[in-house]
Amino acid sequence: MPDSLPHREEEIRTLARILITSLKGDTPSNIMIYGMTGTGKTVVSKLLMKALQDKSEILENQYFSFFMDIHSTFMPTWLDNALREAVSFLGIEELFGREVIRDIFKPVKCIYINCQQMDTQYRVLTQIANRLTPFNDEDRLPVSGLPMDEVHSRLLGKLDSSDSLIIIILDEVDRLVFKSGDDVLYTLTRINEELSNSRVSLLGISNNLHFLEYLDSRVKSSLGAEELVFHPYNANQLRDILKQRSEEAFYPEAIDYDVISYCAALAAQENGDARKALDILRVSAEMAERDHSPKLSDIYVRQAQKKIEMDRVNQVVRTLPLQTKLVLYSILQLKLGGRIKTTTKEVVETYSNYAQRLDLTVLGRRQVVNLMGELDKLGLIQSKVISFGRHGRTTVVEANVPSTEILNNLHNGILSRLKGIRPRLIYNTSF
DNA sequence: TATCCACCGGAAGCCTTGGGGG
DNA sequence: CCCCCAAGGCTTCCGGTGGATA
Ligand SMILES: Nc1ncnc2c1ncn2[C@@H]1O[C@H](COP(=O)(O)OP(=O)(O)O)[C@@H](O)[C@H]1O
Repeated sequence: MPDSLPHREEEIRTLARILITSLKGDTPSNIMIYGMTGTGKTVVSKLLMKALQDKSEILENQYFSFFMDIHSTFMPTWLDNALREAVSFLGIEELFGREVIRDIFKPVKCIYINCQQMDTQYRVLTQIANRLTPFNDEDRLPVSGLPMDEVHSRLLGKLDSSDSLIIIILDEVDRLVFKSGDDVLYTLTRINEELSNSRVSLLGISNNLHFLEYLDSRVKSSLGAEELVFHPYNANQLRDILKQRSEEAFYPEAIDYDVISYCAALAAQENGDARKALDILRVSAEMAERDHSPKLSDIYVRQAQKKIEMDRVNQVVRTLPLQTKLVLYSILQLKLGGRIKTTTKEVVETYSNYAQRLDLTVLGRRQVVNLMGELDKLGLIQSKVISFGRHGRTTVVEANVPSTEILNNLHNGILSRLKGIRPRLIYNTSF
């Protein structure tokens, strides 16, 4: 976690003002944060949670009446100042009257859930429960097996017995909803009604700005009580971030200002993604070092950008489920055979052919289309529906990755048996 | 301008997998 | 040991549709 987060001061201030009330026993409103990847949603949220927990721990041990008396040991001063600013903005310097302290104050606990991995109701709820349970405790919830009502009541027990204010971060919550529906969110937004000792407050993070519109209206108003958008960084902001981070981490003297600016400019084009910017800089530095190059030049930066993208694609391809691999394989073979663009029908036929040769179950048209949808989401192919008027409609597909290289990658394992088998090109429609 | 092709893609339901509890 | 249940992978069913053509 970086020491500071340039160009997120405003967002941090806003969040601090909402969340700081947790220190005087209130339950902060639920919050939704939106923004593209790499706009700092996760770091900012995690950092604030850490700060709150830190303050809360001190408060828990010492029961100060005034916020200004709480001095944390490790917290960076800028962050401490942000919290203090929020406190004075809200005029809540005096946290508690002496007598009521023990009645009102609840320790703040934060739970971070990445919904990309925890993408079912069962997993999310058990994960929350288990974060409140010691690792070797015997009543941790199992990864599967229990009926949901059992999970639900055990979760309630865990929450209530922790006797605290629990802030749950649901990162990539849009993925969870698109995959498993909003039932979990419904449960979580209403869970306070079933608790007597504890309170739950939610912080959702979404890439999709219109995420709330997919929700049940009751969930919508609760989860979206406070909304905040993290806008993409521009090139100048990215440059500041890179500068700040490279001073912390890399080899300061070897990186000159032009290279940083260049990385920033490239990443600015990619939706202002700070992660991308940092990756490009880091990888190009590694490449230059490997070459014993005294200077980190633009050439390395461009190479790094290519390498990062290629690594990502190869990684994704390698971890694809078998049938999905075979569908991609078919599309790439068609491309190699001259079909830059092809159609669903042709893909399905080629695929079936290959699947038969491999003695795999041959999936039907519908499922192949689903798998093509997956490939599209992953950015490996591009598909779009076009109409031939009287002659019906179809989806035209185009591979988005270099065929030879990716085919090579796919030629591991079972698919290697398909080496050298060309697809048959039957249709001669042109687009 | 109404038709109608040939496929799209949502919804629901089926079957299987795998762990838990009684 | 048997039955319960969530989830994943897949099929079945079917209403929907953009636009060239009659
Ligand atoms: N303002 C910033 N200053 C320094 N580093 C940042 C800043 N914003 C993002 N980063 C870094 O960029 C990367 C991606 O940020 P992250 O919070 O994961 O983005 P998001 O959650 O929006 O996709 C992280 O490594 C983070 O440390």
